[in-house]
Amino acid sequence: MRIVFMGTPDFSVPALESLIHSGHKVEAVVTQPDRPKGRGNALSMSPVKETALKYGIPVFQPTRAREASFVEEMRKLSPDVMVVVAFGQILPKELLDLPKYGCVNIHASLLPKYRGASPIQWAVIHGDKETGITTMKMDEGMDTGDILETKVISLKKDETGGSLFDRLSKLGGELILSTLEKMEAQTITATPQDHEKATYVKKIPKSMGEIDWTMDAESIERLIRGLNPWPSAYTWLGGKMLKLWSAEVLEENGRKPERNHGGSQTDTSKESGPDAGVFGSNDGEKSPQKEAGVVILVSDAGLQIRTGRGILNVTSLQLEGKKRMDTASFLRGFPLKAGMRLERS
RNA sequence: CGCGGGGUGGAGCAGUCUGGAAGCUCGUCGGGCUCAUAACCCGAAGGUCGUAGGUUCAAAUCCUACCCCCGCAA
Repeated sequence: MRIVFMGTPDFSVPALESLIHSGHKVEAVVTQPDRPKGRGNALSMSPVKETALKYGIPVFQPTRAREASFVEEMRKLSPDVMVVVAFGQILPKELLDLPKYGCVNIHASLLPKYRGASPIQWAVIHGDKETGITTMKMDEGMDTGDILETKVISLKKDETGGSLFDRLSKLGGELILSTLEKMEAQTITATPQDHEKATYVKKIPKSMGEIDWTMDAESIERLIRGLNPWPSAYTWLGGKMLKLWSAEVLEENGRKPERNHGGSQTDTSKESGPDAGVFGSNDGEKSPQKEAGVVILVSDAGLQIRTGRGILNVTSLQLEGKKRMDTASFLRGFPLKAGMRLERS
C-alpha cells in the first residue's frame, strides 16, 4: 500500500521503520515543526523527521494539519492509507476521509480504556496487570474510532513508564503490519468501542511528579515507576529538587512484604524500625500523616521514608545538578540523617 | 547567544572566595581479631585535580578558550 505516515516522538519511530521495511511504500512523513529544545534552546527536529531523512522520505511539517494547502498536498499524494501514531495534532475530517482505507491510529492502551494523551504512564501508575496496543479506524473523536486489532501484554513487576513505552512502541510496529495486511485482504472487521466503558487520561503535567508523602507507599512506588524516565517523581531536600528513580515498599517493621514476620505491631505507637528512637519527642500523637515524608533510617540498603501508610525504601535517586546514582553512593557524599523531612522549604 | 550547577585515586564528595605539602566517607588489596560477619582494629596500593594556553618564585585554587555531564525553562 502507499502510505502517508504521521507521527512525532520516539514512540512513533518503530512503527515508521516497520512500515519502511515492509512491502509497503511510505510516500511521505508528516511531523510537527522543528522546535527549540534542550539546553541552549537549539532548534531540533522530531525523532520521526530524523528517521524519515535517514531513509530519504519527503517530510511535511504543517503548523496546523487543517491548513488548506497541506490538505491539498495530501490529496495530491492520494495515499491508500494514513497511519497516525502520536502525531500531536487533531486531523480534520477532510484528511480522515481522504485515503481509500481511511486513517489508522496506533494507540498504546486497550481501548476504550485510557483514551487520550498518556496511557502508558497511567497503566503503570494504576498498577494494572496488563495493557496493550490497539489499532483503530480514526474518526473525529479523541480515540473513539472503531477497533481493528488489539494485542495484550502483561506488566512486569519492575515496569517503568520507559520500559513499557519501549515494549508497546515495538508492539505497535508489529501490529500495524498485521492490521494493514488484513485491511487490504478485507478480512478484518472494525468493531465499535463500548463507549460506556471509556476512560480518559490527560497529558501528564510535570507537577504530577511531586510526591505527596501522605499517600500510601505502594502508590508512591508506582508513581515513581510510572514517571520514570519522564517527567520523573521528585521531592525536595534542602531546597533542592531530589528525583527518585527507584524504590521498594516495606512494611511498618521495615521488612519486605513477602516475609510476614509475625510481628504484631500494626500501629505506629512504638518501634517502626531499628532506629525508632528518632521520634522521641513526638509524644503519643504519632499519626502517620504528620510524620509522612520523614526519613526514618539511612543505610547502604536505602533510604527509608515514612509515608501515609507503609515505608518507602528509596534505592536510586538524583539530586538537582547531580547525576543519577544509587542511594548508597549518594550517601557517601551527602550526610543525610534520620529525622530529616523531605519537603519543599 | 534562555537561566543555573558540576568535572579532584575505582564510587560519592571536601578543598577553589583569602595561591604555598592531595584530603574525607566508602570500595579494593594485605594482615589481625572473632564460632562468625556487610562488624571491628592495623597497614598498603591507587590521582595528568576535564583539556589547552596564560599570570606567578609557586596554580586544584587566579585569567582566557575549548570539551563533557547534569538541573530548570520550552
